[in-house]
Amino acid sequence: MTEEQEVFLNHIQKKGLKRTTQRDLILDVFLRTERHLSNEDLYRLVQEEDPSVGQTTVYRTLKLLTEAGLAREVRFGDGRTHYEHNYKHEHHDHMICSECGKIIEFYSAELEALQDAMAAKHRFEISQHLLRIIGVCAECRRARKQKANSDSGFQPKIRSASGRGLR
Amino acid sequence: MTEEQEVFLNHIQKKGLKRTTQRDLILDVFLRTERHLSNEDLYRLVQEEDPSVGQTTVYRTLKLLTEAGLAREVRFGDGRTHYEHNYKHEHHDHMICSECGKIIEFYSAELEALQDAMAAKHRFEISQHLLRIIGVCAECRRARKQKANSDSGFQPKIRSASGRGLR
DNA sequence: TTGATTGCAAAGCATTTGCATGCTA
DNA sequence: TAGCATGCAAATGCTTTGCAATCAA
Repeated sequence: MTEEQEVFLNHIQKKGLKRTTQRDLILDVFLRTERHLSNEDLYRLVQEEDPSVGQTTVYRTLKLLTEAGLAREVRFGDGRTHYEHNYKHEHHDHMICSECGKIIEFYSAELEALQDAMAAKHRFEISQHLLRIIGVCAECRRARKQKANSDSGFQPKIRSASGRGLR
Repeated sequence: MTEEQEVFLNHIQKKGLKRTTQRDLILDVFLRTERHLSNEDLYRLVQEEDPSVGQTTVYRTLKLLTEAGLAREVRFGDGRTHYEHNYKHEHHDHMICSECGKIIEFYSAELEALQDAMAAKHRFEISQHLLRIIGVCAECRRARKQKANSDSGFQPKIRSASGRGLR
């Protein structure tokens, strides 16, 4: 039993809820996947191991994992909620490439300190914060230079499939 | 004709679009309202002056205003898009009180500089960024202390009416 | 046994789109 | 007059909820 599983069980029991095979499986798949997952991403992965699990259960379980402190909700502005590991993972922020959708995680202690300072100035008690930088990553800038023609408009691709873009 | 109206007309003409009474009215109401507005907020205000204007038109016009650089989209995580003035308004970030929903605007040149530095480090070209700090404002902290009892759970109230909370 | 859990279908919401009608340029 | 704009209704897409059947404690 991993530490994370214990945290989860603890949370479950504290709330008078029950342990189920679905929840175990969803947690397991989530923990094994070291990247940002949308609800549907996780749902698909879970389906591969047990096609009988419903999407609603994944929604509900991700909510539980978040409450338990194992997952963290991240919104990249594409209209859906993403989740990432949160247990014993250092806090970090994101840079999102609007051309290829790549997500760069970064951390800056100075940034954190400054935010704390700004909050203190307003006597504001921080419970969480979100910093999201949108732009163009190194690779896409290079590719762009190589082309140096093509007048294609701004076409964000965070949602690679349907391409509804940033919201 | 205000400067903003000129900017808008300019944008409209550049795109080969047409000036309409609806667009004029929507821009006018938007400019007169110095606070964050959701689409529906603006729609309601516009309705007061001309009930025949449709919500779709407000959606479409806000998009135009954003393109023209007059408005800026802001997402507070409550599931809907808010807009604020952007023309000749200095960039700023937001602290959101999860108890009363108050929004504090702040600006820190150091913070901006640090973000630029982080981006440069990753050879990332910033097109926009979003910093949102969630927590409890000074007033609510005071109120909380005075109570010092009540074990009410975390109940964000950004959306004052339905109380669906942060998303 | 009892109340929580599950999966499905239906409902909710914010936002977008199709389309016939109405208006600018 | 041509084509953009409008408003309505319908469609989208993500997420939540109602509910009957199922399952854990």
